[in-house]
Amino acid sequence: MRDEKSAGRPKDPDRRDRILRAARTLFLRDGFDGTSIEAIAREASVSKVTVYGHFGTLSALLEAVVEAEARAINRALSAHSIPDGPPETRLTDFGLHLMALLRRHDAQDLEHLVTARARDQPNLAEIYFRCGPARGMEMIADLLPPDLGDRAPQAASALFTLWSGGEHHRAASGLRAPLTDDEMARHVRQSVDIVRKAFFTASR
Amino acid sequence: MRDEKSAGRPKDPDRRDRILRAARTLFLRDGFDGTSIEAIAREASVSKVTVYGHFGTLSALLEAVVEAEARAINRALSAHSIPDGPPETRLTDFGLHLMALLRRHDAQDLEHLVTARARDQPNLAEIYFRCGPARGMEMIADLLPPDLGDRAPQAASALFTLWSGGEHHRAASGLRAPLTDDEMARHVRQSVDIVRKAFFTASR
DNA sequence: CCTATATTGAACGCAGCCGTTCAGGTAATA
DNA sequence: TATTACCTGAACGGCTGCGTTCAATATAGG
Repeated sequence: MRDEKSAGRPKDPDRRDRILRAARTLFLRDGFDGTSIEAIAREASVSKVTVYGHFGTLSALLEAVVEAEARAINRALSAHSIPDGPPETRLTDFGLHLMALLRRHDAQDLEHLVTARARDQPNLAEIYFRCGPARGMEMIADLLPPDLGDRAPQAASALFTLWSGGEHHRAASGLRAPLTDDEMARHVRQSVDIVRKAFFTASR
Repeated sequence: MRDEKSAGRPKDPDRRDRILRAARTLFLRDGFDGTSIEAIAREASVSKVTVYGHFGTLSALLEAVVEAEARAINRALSAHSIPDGPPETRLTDFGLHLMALLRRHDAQDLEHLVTARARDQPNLAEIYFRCGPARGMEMIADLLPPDLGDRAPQAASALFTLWSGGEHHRAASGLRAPLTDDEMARHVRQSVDIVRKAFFTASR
């Protein structure tokens, strides 16, 4: 079922790749509405008909882009092993890695793309959320002290919100300059500290 | 200077109002790129030339809409007087009022409009941020215990982030159904509790 | 070699919005 | 009343993207 070879010339995977990359570039630069299939075809050095052949819809292209990006981030996230130690240390380590990763992948702008399309493309929002924030909170929950019980999801949600909220407000305020590595590290640490004081029993 | 009456027929303020309301409706429903001046003119039952006469640009219209909305929210926020009591009670009261207000004004969607345009219209982002999040954090800071010192801004930022983060993630995940009043109240209270445990010295 | 499919470049008609112009009617001020 | 500016409806040329079609060429498997 999986690799049914139909007769005739197969679709060129390299072209497919170029189209995806072009779509990613243009979506991030010009937004969904600002991006046309014709522009993507130009950017990918491919004919318009080919784009229609591989995807068929701008929405389908966006979906493919978001899914690919979510997979890539998750892969990188799983590859990173966290050294042993107390929860606050491990959480900080994870947070630093997560924030750096999200920045490298323009996660902020990807999220804007998704939220902008959430009304017309709810499945897209679902893909993003499942592989994005939801997955992140799961991984946080795994690093929390085991004695939190049913308060673990709440703590994970709070920490994730604090971590990502800073960048979010910066973007909303039009400040495009990213945080320094130092500022980011401090922010990650402070957020962990808030959650520690609010939720951890032993080290209060 | 302010009310210089130039001769001739003055611009009809009612028409201006209809245009603004139509713009707000369409911007929220279809986004910035999905909204055209012609559509706004239709929706406002006004000729296209009149829209150009009153505003001239789609960006100017968006700016006017956002500014009007920010003013309206701030007016309502100032009108609400908070009963005396301990900081956690006053913060909760303020939070409940704030969240209800933001929902009623579709603040979530307005913010999406702003962030989407932040790159091309940085002044818009500034208007929004100054009258929006920044103003909110100031008001929070005023309700915090006075002994926080230089940690007050940090606490205010954390609380604001926690409050608005929940709705934000719901929107990002495509869940359009709003929180129940009860769920919202619990969320506001829990966020206050986190900040209290993390920052307040006396009641720790 | 044969066949089925991909790919290309070009063109198609259609639709929407842009920003402006014009003539003709309207309403406020001096 | 005369003046001045507003408002309307319609039209303008131009642009861009849509989604499809066509003939010509290229490239895989059988």
